[in-house]
Amino acid sequence: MDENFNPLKLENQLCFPLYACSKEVVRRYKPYLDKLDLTYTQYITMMVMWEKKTINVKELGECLYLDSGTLTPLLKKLENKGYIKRERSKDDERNLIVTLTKKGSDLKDDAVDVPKKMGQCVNLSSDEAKTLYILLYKLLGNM
Amino acid sequence: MDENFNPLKLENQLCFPLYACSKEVVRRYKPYLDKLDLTYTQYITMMVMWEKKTINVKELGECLYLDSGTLTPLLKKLENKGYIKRERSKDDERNLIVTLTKKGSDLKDDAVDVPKKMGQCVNLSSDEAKTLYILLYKLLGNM
DNA sequence: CACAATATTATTGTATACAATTTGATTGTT
DNA sequence: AACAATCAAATTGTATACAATAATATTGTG
Repeated sequence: MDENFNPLKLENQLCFPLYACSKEVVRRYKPYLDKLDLTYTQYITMMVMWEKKTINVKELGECLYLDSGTLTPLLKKLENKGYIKRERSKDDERNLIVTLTKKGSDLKDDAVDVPKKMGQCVNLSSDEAKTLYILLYKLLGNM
Repeated sequence: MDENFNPLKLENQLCFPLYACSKEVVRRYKPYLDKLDLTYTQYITMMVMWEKKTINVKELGECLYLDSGTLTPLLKKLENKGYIKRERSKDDERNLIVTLTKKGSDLKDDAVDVPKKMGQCVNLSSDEAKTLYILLYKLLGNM
């Protein structure tokens, strides 16, 4: 290791570009998501709903790496917008079941162009994007 | 492209592992930073301060990709802990100059092991970490 | 069955983030 | 000098995040 290597210099951290990139990417989504009246977190939540149709809060939290402290208020907002329904499971009243509504399902048609538009401003080659994707999931997997 | 490729599936996004990874890494820092009574954002702010000793809020924001809405309250907290001093520039009173204090400088000795400890739980090979680093900065650069 | 242990969601408290606006200082132009 | 334009930081408002705790329901065990 270089004698002069400073482990506490910002530019020598891996965490920092990760943190900064994540924020910048989310910020780039904003103009597109504003049109759908969704925040980024609401958007990824809707992605799970479009795929699963029905899911409980615990499983949703596992998909999104979020806990009930974040999800409870967020799901109430999505319910107010009419995109989902929240109701207790009759089998086990501890579980809150989230269900996609017709309006929520319809929203998918408006969202379908968002990933392509975002892809255009990312500006990585397809190989680079793939490598990045794999490394991020690897990192995520062993944390 | 695969006929069945679903652009709105969470696992087909590059943004999501970025977002999730960033959060998980920050969460991993918590036990180490708790001992220093720093949050992650305060920690990276201190990294800039250890390097620069003196900087104004605008430049600090450029280093950290943060604006005054985030930095103003954060810097007040760091000042309350005694790690920095905040004072208006005499040359141009619009500028607020942040200066590292003795106590803030001493904190660096306690923080010096944090990057190594974090590196151990990242579990990527040195090549992988380097590739990830380069790709993240490339992405950050063209956003 | 009683009741401790566990599980799930909600709530509370603290700390970001960031867009939009405001406040106050400085600069540029007439 | 007057004053519009610009700049830097602070403030306001909204939405996360997440640890810690509380509230409620269910399960496991004697």
